[in-house]
Amino acid sequence: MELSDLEKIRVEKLLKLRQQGIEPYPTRAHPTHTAAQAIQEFEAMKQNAQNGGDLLPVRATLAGRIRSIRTMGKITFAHIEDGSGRIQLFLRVNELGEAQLEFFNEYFDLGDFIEAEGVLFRTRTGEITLHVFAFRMLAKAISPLPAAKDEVVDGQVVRHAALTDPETRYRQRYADLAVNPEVRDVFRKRAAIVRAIREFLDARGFLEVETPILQPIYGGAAARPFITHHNQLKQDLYLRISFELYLKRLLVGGLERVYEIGRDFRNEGVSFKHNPEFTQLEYYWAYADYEKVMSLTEEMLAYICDTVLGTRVIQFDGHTIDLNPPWRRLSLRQGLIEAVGIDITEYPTTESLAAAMRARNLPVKPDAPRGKLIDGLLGDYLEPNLIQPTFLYDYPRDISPLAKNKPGDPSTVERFEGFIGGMELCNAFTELNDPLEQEKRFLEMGRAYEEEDEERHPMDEDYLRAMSYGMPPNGGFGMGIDRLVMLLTDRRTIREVILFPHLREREED
RNA sequence: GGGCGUGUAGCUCAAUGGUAGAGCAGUGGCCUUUUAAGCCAUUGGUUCAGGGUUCGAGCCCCUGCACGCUCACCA
Repeated sequence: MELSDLEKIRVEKLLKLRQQGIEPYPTRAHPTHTAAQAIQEFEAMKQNAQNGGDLLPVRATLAGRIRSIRTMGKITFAHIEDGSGRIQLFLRVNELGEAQLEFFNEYFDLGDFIEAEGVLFRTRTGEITLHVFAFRMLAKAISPLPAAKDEVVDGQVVRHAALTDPETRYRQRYADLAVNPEVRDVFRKRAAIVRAIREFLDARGFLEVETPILQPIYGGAAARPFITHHNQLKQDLYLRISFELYLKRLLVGGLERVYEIGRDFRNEGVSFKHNPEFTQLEYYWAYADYEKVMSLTEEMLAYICDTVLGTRVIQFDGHTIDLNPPWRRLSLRQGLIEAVGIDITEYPTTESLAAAMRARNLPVKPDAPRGKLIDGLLGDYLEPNLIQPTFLYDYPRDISPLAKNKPGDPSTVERFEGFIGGMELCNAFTELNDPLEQEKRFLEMGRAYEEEDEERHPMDEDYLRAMSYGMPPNGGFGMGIDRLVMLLTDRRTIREVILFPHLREREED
């Protein structure tokens, strides 16, 4: 470890502490309160006194990281921070003696963890503060944290010289979290969102399960997989790209409502809304269809908003978005008529659709099948404008090999995607449960992608066997948790809601 | 993968091709209810890396690396 001058000074302090028989990394800490609890208890005591009760001193031992030090001769003020927030320390020569105060000034730096025992009081400026009688080093920090000073002006937090460089923030997330409290809030909120999803589904009889991440055959989505290898079995394995095919096997087995929250891996480009590994929710619901799933989606999002945010009206990327049910429901056909003026039912073949697109000066990707063209139109001209919650429903069959046909319309399947803030958030369908039809679809997909090879759905014979035992009709649902967290925390990139987002490996320097 | 941009002190940022700077942090002082404390003094640099042009490069040119934006890709 290469040390800077600043770090060398701190290491010297550390060594001097040890020479004096003081352990700079003691094994145990004994806080009696968090910062927030201490403040709360002090205010409660004041309240009690106002109501005629006795005014007793409130003692507390606090533990936290030193965030500021202001030395003024015979007194020193400092702020410490723990998980509950910040609180001020007041160290005075009267109580501590000159030697102890000098010891603090000499050996304690910003970023160190300290334990301080004392009595709470209110300073002249009105701040509830711990008047310290004794203190102890809990952990010496050698490296200075990236400076982040903030002040509160008229209730607004004004940040000075905060750590902002995105690369440092993501590579050293620990430092980012340590100095940027709002980053911690994002991940607390993320945890609350996931918890709310579990509560919601558990309450409705869904069973949380875990299925393989290492899979001999990948499937359930159109994406390129990561490949890995099991040495002893001498077997190539894929990191899953979705949970779908395993979860639906469970419906065959009589687990009628199942869900999984976990990581998917897709070996594709990264962008503001794509990370190579991302967290997905999928559920499958026997005897339901895509309309029931749509309604449950509205309910679930409303529940998450109520639980986590306390409001169903959110701000995202400068938009005010209303998540109250019901959401707008728009058929993909109607949506495209409005967006590009093309009624896809009038162009049932790839050739005719491509011609219609060219006639409107829309770019046509060569060799794309009809479904891909439609999907492209959707992504380019429709999705960016779907700011308010919108269900787009009824998708082309040829890009939806696991979804069930719409009765009476062989080219369309019962599938919907939910969009919010111009982003696809979820994807769901009435699941195909006809094993012979499913086999046909797999074969069709195999043909369509024969040349590209990478995105095609490999035939999963075991999945077909499962289905051939009889799979109840069901509705399935998938949602990107990361994107949901983006929406609910108003973060514009997926990297802001993933603790350790994937970054290119840095050359050793 | 393409285009555009960025990379300078621990952090945030300056510097016309001509001696690399400021604020904060650090270090040494003064100061007993302060709060971005203040005041005085002071340390700190492989200017992302490697080449090139030039009397002279943080700045111009080339190559590479990383990050950001964007396009492509992507359920």
